[in-house]
Amino acid sequence: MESEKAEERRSFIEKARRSQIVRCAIDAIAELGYANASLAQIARRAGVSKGVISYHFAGKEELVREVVKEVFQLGGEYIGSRIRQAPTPRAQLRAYIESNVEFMGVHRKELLALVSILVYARTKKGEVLFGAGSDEPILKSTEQIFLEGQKTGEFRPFAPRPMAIALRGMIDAVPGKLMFNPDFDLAGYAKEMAEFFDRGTRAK
Amino acid sequence: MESEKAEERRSFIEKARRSQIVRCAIDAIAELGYANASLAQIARRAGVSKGVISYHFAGKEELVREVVKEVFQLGGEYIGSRIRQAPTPRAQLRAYIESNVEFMGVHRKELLALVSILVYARTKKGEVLFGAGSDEPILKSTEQIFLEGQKTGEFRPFAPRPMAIALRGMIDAVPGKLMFNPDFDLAGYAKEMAEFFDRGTRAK
Amino acid sequence: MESEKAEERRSFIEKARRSQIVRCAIDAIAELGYANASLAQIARRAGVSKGVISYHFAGKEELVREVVKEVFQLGGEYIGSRIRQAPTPRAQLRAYIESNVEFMGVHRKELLALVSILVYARTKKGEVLFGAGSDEPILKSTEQIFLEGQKTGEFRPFAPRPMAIALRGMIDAVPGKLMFNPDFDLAGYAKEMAEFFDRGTRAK
Amino acid sequence: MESEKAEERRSFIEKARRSQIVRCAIDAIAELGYANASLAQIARRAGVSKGVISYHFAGKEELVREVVKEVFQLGGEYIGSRIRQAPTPRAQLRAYIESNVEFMGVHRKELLALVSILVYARTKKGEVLFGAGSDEPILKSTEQIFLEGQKTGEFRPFAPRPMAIALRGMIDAVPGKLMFNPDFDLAGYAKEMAEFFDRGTRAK
DNA sequence: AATGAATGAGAATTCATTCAT
DNA sequence: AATGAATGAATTCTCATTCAT
Repeated sequence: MESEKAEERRSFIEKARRSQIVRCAIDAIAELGYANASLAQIARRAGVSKGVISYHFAGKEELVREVVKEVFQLGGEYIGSRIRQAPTPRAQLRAYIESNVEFMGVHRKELLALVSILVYARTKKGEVLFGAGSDEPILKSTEQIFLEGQKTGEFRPFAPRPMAIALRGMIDAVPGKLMFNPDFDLAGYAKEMAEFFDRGTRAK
Repeated sequence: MESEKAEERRSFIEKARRSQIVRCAIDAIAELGYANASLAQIARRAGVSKGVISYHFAGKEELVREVVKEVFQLGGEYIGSRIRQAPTPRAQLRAYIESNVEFMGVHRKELLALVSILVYARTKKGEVLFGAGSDEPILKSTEQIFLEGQKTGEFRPFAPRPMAIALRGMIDAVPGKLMFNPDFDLAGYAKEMAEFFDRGTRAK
Repeated sequence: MESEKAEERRSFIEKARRSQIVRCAIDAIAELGYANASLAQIARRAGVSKGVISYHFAGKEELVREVVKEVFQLGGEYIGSRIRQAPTPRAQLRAYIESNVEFMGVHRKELLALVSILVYARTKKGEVLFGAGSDEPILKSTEQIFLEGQKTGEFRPFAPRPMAIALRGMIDAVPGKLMFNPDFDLAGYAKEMAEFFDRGTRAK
Repeated sequence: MESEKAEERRSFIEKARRSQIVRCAIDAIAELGYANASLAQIARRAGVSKGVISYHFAGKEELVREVVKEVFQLGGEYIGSRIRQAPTPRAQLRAYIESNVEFMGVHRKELLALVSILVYARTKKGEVLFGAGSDEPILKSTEQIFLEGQKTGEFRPFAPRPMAIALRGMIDAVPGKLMFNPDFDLAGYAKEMAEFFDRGTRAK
């Protein structure tokens, strides 16, 4: 991962180019799948030559990391703000589920690209690019909600980590469904899940 | 997809080779990811020349389809038998969850390979190889359990499809966790989930 | 080229197999072109395994040579008998042209295969398989006709070799035409050519 | 076939490389035959890596089409200018024959390559690359000469198409002869043919 | 800051041939 | 006499990357 400094050193133009390329990478990966999203494809979409990408990114790996970073950030902001508005852990859980699913509806492409990268991307040597820790911050923050709810007595006693994993899995099922069925009823899914989790976790 | 006849026509030796290659393909895909699992890698693992794979499979696509078929079959048998032993829908739900997670513990490699293929594999033209319908049969069968349980009154009224999708997502979260943390507490996860789903779906 | 002895030593069954394979090779080459006529294709058409071809022929090269030999022989007999029936060189020339074109109508496949091989076939090192001498016997025999006609005074004086080459080229133009236009008017072509050569070569 | 625009868009360097590669392809095909003229061989002759060819041409097919285009153009200019200088159809016929044979003497390699491609080249599916229409323009233009000569009364009445085909066949016989006998007497052949066609086609 | 050109490694696939059975 | 299995070399093509301009 590149340092903060590296990021600040960049000129405005350079930032714009990087950002443009990242967006085009997202488009390409979402549409063609990670494997077929060659630098040539990404460059074509950006209307620049392949060399430009190499110029702005140390390699494909850095570009992909940037994509992941961007999507995580986007999601983090969207969902985080919604959670902060919720008064109680129980309400936060509901907000988390609803905003997550909403976000996936709004940023379908980004999510498709993300999933494709997370499951697939590897270094040339075959090592996973985004492993263990990728969703750790996310899991941690939902665990936190669970723990607080258990402290307040809103939630029944249960192991927070498995529940966090399950919640994540339940949400990550959405992009795949959206991909093959663009009319997938997101609102309905969110509503059912919120209700379901409420029943599955509440104290009484 | 190849016909039943094609399968029966095969000699013993051919079946053995195909099966061996499929196993090595699973190894390679699980370890290196679908993208890096080239025919050369698979052949190396099988201790044969690349040509052997071409001799026994029409192309990489056929091989990959065979892998998917095999893993689905394996899982279907394992889990199916466990469900059939359960007397009531509620017990079936628990059996489904527990056997699924167990299966993933036993066949880690197979599951990793499967997920990598399902999310990633595309034709040369970019079309997904295993799309919409891949998990449809699975979803259908869990929906069936839900419907019956609602008829008997064991389950509360809820939309079966979203619940089936959520259940699937919750289970599919496991291979990823296992990959980076081989000590992931499968039994604990299964127990929590069974309890969780029971609470989230039961009538009272 | 294999010796006469080698041919006689063969059993009846072996001769039949060889002949069958040669016929299937002709089919395959005519239909798919020399390049796409792999041993696998030829074996498939013959309903035998690839190994059989290797068993009966020392290599692809020998098979191809056999094809050429067979077609030349077939043509030689057909055309030779027609020429022998003609009383004068002038009539022989006409018989040669007409029977040649006729033969091509009857044995389209064989001719297509032959042309494909003659122009295309090479050893692995890139040396032509059928070079200089391939049509030498044919040219020689037409030259002979020209010479005799000039002796009898039927033909005007002209260099026999260029005329023989031209005649051959004129005839060899037919398979290509037939290939893309199966309704090509062979009889009309033969008639015009006979008349044309008569005028172009006769004494007066 | 690529558009005029595509051609004009190319930079000077690119045109030079393409042209160089085309020339090396001609060399390779003429020398090794179409089948053995792999991209590797062509690249080796050009002193560049295989990738360069892929960079400049969409595929082997485009390269081969370019070769054919180039040779046809070369020949068309050479021969066309000679025909245009001839005053009467009879003189045009003579000019056509002589310039054609001359051209073949000067561009032996090109012609050998062309013939090899025309007879042999197929798509991967086995369809001929240059079929029916390849020599149609050529045939049409000679037919035109015949028709005009018949109108002026210089030529006797005969079917123009068979005569055009014969003429073509007679000329196409040359490269094969040249290949195995570099000393083949081109001028003699041209002279005999001109005389022969004159006699065979003239009115009286 | 960007481009076009080139590279070289590696991908899947095809094929003639060999060989034990 | 025939087969099925296997090989290994060769083929076309793709792609991330490098580099001079």
